[in-house]
Amino acid sequence: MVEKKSEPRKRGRPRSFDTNAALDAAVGVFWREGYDGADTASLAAAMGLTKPSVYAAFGDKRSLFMHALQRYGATTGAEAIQAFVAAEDATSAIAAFFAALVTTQSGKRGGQGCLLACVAAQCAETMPEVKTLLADSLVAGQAHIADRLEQAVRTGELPDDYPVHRRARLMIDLMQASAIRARSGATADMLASLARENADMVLAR
Amino acid sequence: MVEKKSEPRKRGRPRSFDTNAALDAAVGVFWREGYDGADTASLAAAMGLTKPSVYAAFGDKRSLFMHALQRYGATTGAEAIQAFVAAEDATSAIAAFFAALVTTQSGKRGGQGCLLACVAAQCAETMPEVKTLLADSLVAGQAHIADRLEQAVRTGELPDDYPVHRRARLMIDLMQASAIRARSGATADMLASLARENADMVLAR
DNA sequence: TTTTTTTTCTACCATTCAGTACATAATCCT
DNA sequence: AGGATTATGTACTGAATGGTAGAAAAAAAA
Repeated sequence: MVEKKSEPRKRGRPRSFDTNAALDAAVGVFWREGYDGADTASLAAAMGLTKPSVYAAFGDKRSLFMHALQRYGATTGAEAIQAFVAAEDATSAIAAFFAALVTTQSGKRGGQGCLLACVAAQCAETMPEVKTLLADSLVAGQAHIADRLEQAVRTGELPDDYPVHRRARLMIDLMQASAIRARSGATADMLASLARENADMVLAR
Repeated sequence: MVEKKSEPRKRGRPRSFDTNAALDAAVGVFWREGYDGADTASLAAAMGLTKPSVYAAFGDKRSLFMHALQRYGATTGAEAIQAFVAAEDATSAIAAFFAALVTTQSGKRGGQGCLLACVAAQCAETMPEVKTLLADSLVAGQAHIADRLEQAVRTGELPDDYPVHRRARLMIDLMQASAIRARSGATADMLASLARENADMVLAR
């Protein structure tokens, strides 16, 4: 019998903060300042914690960064794909996918662009865990999209004149490119315009 | 009358190093380690100089980084577009463009990916000069490609069934995405495969 | 040759930063 | 209540880092 998931009511003094809320704050700092650019004092302050609390809860800076990347991947980083799979038909799903990117990348939710494309990509060169996390994220995202597209082809929503995995890759790649354009200072309006063009591009495929 | 370009044989002790060679070395370090990750001691060592020489020649770290970005943009970063405009016909130009990316992004020439897409993009958030340089690079690259495509449409090499600037943007965007995939660990073989698919994608547009 | 100008090198400094020791507080267990 | 356990806050440390002072060297100018 597997252990019950019921909260085991831990022993000592309880945490005075919400782990995910703290991570969200850390995400914001890393997203704007990058890994090396974010100092632990600023991180702790943004998280509403003291440094020893941060170290006790998340380990060292590198470990905190990994936690933040995973948190981002489960929240903001997943929004576009969630919008994609939640849509009624394939056409509006593709439009919703790119429309969601405008929200997440325009800078109102943290830094401009994408934490994975613009920050993790940089650290990937020197931090192997980040490199694999980034690679896995790309593969997973593409797979999610491909699954939905496959279904759309089966139901006749989309023509099967083009390999599903290529269309999925195009969507992921346009997402990365959009992130870099956002990071280069593209305004929300410009991103929205790109989003419409991108949806056209993918549909016309 | 404008000043002659002839070497004016400066006054004091002459430089004992080649400025561009030193910058190339700095590019390599920044490309791998990022801006904050690269310390000035390592930079100077890689450049074959002492720190005071670096500061005398290029200013502070931030200024050196800007010089390195410009050097990269004029050399490695321009290779794909050079291959594109140098090709005979439009079809092979597009193929050559993506093929060149495999060489520049696979990691044998510095870090994996692209210094602009993977490193400058990160710093853009906190360094306005980098943000504008990045934006300008994207615009300039897209303009170069669009010019050549325009010509190809006029000569009938390419159909005019799709706006030239959109096709050019697609190429630039696929370049950025390729850089991120390279940074995530894609091997040269994988990049080459992507390059072929990308050329197909752009041509079939 | 002497002076002036610029580069180069050794050594150094002030600051910042990642990480921690230690004392204290809050909760559970018996 | 009392001991065990975990969290929190203050203050600190050793190391690394960006940047520089100042002397010596190499060239042109006088």
